Amino acid sequence: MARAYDAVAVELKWQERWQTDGFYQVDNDDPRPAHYSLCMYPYPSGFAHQGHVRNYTFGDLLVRFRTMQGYSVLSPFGFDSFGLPAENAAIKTGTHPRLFTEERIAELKGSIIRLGAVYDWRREVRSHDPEYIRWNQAIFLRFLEAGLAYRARATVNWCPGCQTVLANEQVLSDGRCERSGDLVEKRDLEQWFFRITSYADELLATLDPLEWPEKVKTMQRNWIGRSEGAEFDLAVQGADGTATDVAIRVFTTRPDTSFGMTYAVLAPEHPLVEQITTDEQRGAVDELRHRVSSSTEIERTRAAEAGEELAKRGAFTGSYVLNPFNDEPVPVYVADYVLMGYGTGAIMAVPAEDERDWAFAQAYELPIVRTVEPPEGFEGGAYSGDGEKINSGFMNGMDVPSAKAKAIDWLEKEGIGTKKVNFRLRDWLVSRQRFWGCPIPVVYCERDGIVGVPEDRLPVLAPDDVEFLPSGQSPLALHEGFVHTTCPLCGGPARRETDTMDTFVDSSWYFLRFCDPWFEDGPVNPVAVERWMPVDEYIGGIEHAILHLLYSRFYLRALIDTGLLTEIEREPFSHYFAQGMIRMDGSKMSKSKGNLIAPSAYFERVGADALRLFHLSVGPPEQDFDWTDQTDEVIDGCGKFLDRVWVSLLEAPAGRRGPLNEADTAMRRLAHQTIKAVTSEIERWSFNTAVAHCRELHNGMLRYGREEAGPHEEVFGEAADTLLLLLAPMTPHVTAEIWERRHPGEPGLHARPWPSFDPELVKERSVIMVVQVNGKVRDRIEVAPDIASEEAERLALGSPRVIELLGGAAPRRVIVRPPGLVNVVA
RNA sequence: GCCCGGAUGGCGGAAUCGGUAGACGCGGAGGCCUCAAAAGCCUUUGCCGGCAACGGCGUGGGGGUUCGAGUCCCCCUCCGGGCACCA
Repeated sequence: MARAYDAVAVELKWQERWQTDGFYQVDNDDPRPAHYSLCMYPYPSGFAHQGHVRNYTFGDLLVRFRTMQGYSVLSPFGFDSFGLPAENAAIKTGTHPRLFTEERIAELKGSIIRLGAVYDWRREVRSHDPEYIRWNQAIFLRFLEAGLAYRARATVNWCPGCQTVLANEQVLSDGRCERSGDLVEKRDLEQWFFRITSYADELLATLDPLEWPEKVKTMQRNWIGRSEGAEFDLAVQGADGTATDVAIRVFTTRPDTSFGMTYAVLAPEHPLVEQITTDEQRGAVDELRHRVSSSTEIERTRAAEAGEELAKRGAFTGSYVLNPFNDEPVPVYVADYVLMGYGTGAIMAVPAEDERDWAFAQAYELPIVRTVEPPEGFEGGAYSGDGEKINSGFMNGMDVPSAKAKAIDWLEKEGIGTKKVNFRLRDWLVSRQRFWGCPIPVVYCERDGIVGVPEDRLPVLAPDDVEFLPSGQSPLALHEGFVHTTCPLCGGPARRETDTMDTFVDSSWYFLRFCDPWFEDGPVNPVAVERWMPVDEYIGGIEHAILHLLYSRFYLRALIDTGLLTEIEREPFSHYFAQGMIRMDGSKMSKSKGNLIAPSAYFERVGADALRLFHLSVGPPEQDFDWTDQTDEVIDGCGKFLDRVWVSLLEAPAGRRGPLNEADTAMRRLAHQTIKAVTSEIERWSFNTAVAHCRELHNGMLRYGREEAGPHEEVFGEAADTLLLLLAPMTPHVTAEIWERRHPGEPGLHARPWPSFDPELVKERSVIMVVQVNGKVRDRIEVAPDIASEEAERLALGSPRVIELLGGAAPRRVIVRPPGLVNVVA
């Protein structure tokens, strides 16, 4: 593309200058008011792709905007540098994950600098740095001490061929290992957990006031999944028909429907399955349990469609339990749709009021008893809404909420059960059987059991002399020198923990380390954290809307409660912005899909400014964007716009002086209206319309320049400077260059304060009033902005078009909304 | 399956509150410049009818509320994201 200026040279010049003058480095004692702007630190996947460009363009815009507004803006950068891809690459190529990762960090960092995004690089944090590992481990030990970290058995994906645990991602849709092709099994292993569930109530209750997208808050609420209900016992029926000592504890959110229980279901993993299954049924039950052991949770909760498929997903145990509400025996089934990890792993099934139970009952020909009268004309199966209770003994005639309360009362009075709040949220499984992660700093001693490595011996680092076998097994467990150690307490022989931490652990507190990455007395400096936190603007992909944000919210609270931080605001991110994804051919752009569009070619072709402008203007930042054949032309168009700005501002004729004419005032009005619009649009993240307003201002300037009288020197200058200031955070290089040429020897563009507008000047002198007849636009009348209702109505009824359409009849009604609209109802 | 979004001209999108649908841009058409082209500049561009004035239709589909609905309510279709070991 032929350009009006050398974009590459201009951009490199300014990038060099921003790096050397340290303008965007901030100290913790900076006197300006503090502002913390943060993009989620990325996993280093190599040269940037358009998703990165989009993210850092938004972030950089805000950093520069807030700086111009007078804040000292903390704008740090780091890398989420542990993770599976580096380990896979190591197995494939034999390169150590550190080398692989650091090469990719250098590549990504290069792309980001080339984009013109500015950061305080002195504060760079990388998860795999020994210093970060040290403090990561220190926090783990603190959690262990506080009882927030614990060990328990958990089910994992196990590949018998590779002899290792697999990530869900490594299990193909047919249930086989992506590496060996072996059928993946479920195995129970001892794992480390963080007790996030003890914060479930707080994490839910404090969501409301956050300035986050409503949909993200909803997702978090659903994820935590608080539900109120009851837990109670179902006694297993003995051979003589009476209750035995064995009871199945069930959780239900609908205790009011208990009279409609026609069967009960155990999760296949439930410990009582073995005991209550009769010999005749054992074959079928075992077969089901085997099948379930190789299916995922998503498969298990899928498909309420009755019929053949569903019929294979359950099995009768041969036993019966007694419904305590009516003492009726009901059969006990095992079925995959009941999960051991939720509630008690057992349910009472009420097909009339639960969809999954309904489908199951259909497939197994189990009876269905309604306990809520569905509304008239209801034709579906299960009815879960409110209504009058029927077939429900002492609850008959009540509505659902009162019946619920009554049922719980009754259970408690009878001593069979209790009111119970359940969460869908499970504790956070943090251990990974992998090499490229932060080692869990624990040893196992025969005498002293689980012993944390003392803080002064941290970090526990993985050895470098390891071999990556194509089995996928973590080399840590095979490294004799690493595994065998001594107990810090008794000095006797001990075995090291060879599991590493989930990378979500690393990313749950990096934003706190950024506040003072030099701090040596602990993971986080409470004073620096008090200064900068909470993050004022957090920007990142919607794919992190649940886990990362939830874990970070938990972490900050846990750090405060374990004394590592002072009693500060417990929410880490007061404002979170979820940027949309870039899609190609209908799916998310990602390295694994091989549909990445590298920005480097665009840096050469049109420059970083044009690419930034494209990402800002193409659509709402929160919305997904489809990269198509047309996209290149749009990006070129952004380059052409910058060319026109360059030419029109640097090659403008001198202009006239003296008094202002009408066109001059109109030009000034447009400039000030644009300041007003763009400022509020940046504040509310409407970058695409902010760009459109800048373009309108420029179009207005070109029109103004063609006026017969010619442009006024000062008026044109004011408009030109306004345009540069408004574009400064968006396209920083070219605007800085034009500014320097227009204002040689003066302070640079980005050091200037953000422009303000004259509130008197932005007021329009007249507006177009729309006159409707029966809601259709029939006339437009120019009126004063402060026109009175009576006057507006008089003008509208006087309109020849309105008179014609009314045909002499009096209007039935006139709706007046001055100054914009009058609607005459005929 | 469950949870969360989205759908507006040929295309990306605009329309803080229920009040002119289509800002801004891409593409198209016509013109200027040029020996010619590229680039650049100017005009025009929702669809249908009409010389025009103007009229009709129009925000995925169906229904509703309202003087008035892209916007609010109900139902449906299609597309995308997340689902706990990818990050």
